[in-house]
Amino acid sequence: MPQEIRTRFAPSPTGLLHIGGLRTALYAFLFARNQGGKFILRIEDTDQKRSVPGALENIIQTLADFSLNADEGPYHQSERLEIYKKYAQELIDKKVAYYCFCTHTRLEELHEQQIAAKVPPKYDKHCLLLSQEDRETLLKSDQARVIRLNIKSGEQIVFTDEVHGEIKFSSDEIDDQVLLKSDGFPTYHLASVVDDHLMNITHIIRGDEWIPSTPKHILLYQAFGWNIPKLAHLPLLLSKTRKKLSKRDGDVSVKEFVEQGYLPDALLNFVAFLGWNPKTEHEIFSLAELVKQFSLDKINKAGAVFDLDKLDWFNGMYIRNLNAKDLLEKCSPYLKKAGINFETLSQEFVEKVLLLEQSRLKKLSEIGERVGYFFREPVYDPKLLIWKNTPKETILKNLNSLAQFLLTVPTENFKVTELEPLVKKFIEDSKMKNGEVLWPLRVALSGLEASPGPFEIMEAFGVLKNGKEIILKRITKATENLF
RNA sequence: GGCCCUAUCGUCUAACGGCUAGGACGCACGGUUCUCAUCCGUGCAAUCCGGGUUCGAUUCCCGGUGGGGCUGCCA
Repeated sequence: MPQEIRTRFAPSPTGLLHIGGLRTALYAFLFARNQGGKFILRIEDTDQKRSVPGALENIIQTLADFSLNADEGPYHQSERLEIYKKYAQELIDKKVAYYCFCTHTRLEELHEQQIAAKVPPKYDKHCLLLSQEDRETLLKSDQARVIRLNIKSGEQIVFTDEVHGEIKFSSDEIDDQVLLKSDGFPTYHLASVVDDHLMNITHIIRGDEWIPSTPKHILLYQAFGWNIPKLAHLPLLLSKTRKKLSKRDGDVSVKEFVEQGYLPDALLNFVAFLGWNPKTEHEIFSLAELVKQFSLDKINKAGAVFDLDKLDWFNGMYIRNLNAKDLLEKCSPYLKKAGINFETLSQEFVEKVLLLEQSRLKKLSEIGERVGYFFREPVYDPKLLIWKNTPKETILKNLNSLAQFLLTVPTENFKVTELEPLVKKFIEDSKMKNGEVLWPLRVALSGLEASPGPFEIMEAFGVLKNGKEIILKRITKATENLF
């Protein structure tokens, strides 16, 4: 039986899940699903100082909102301290790790000296060279201690990355990494290696920023005598300034994007294409389709700039694909936020209104300001009511005769398909021009320079009992504002 | 500074070593039209530089340069 593919997403709860983390999670999820394997969630909460309240909940909630549910976990490293201690002890016993009692002060001084001497900062193995006696004494004292990995010099460490190919390091460059901190917590390096092994992770999928510490991990696997999982380092997500995407670049937390009205499916689709693509000219993919298409060998090597314009395009596409019911559901919070009391109105009306603006939305959060005129009387800018250089008098006359005409049309006929031919015929028969009537009519209805067409607006209002009344009232009000 | 990763339009990217280097976003223009959006069409726009291998290099190799990451008892 072939080995089951197992991937993991291993965030640390130091803040809201950000967009780069989402992409890493997505790739790990896609690969596991594509291979019929398992996707595991592991919380790397080994740094008590940086742990942020609510971050854990946010990570779990966000993954759920994006349908990236884990098959196993979440495991919490903070609950596995005894395990790491045991393995750290094993390394001590095997003499590949050693106790270090150096104080922060000593370490800082050493660091400064090395910088001043222009040599790469590295621990000087001071405590490795302690006499047996001294070590025993210190061990029995209450002096703080850490466990460090003893890295031998002069060795080549080579590993094969699934996206970058072969990567080589010299052990001379590698510091004697702390594995177990003085507070008894493991560092990332120990904890992730131990857990990836214990949890039978077959593929480690993580960001490129981990490449430099991978040789340390390789050394640990070798020291334990464990198999090394396959490694896939993903190209970084970059800001417009080509730096690693971080909080400094504005909105990077997934939560903020969702709150702005980006749809999870759109965000996922967009982010999937940052560093990977299916080699077809198709760009709109559902999560299920991404699962089907995904493979590690299609991952790119170079970092990808996070481009909001393209995200907006994806989001617009997804918004346009929403049906009326979903559109209403997704827009509801934003309508409420805009103080629009839509719940007392007929659902048919509200849906029609939303459908009218659907093709104009890039983000759901824009909906409030877009549809406001349907729920509040417009305020007119007299100049806006004028079509090109048409005299005010003509506009007034046209609007008045149009109002008279609309009076004769039954509300049931307030449908674009019926109203438009009717009105256009009337305009023609009355020897008026389309623009001289329809432009001011549209402005009368919306109060806006740009809006859906007048027939569409009238159809929406036509759903209301007093819809025709509202229409006529607005036309009248507009004519009063002409002078 | 040291180490590592990396390099195709402004951005995301495609191109068994072989056609005028393709698509998408954005931008510009045009069509549909009463405006805007949608939709459709057109256009602008790229192989970082220098060597080498080869009949032929965006592709392979070397060097440079640019960009990025790491260099914590952070992850």
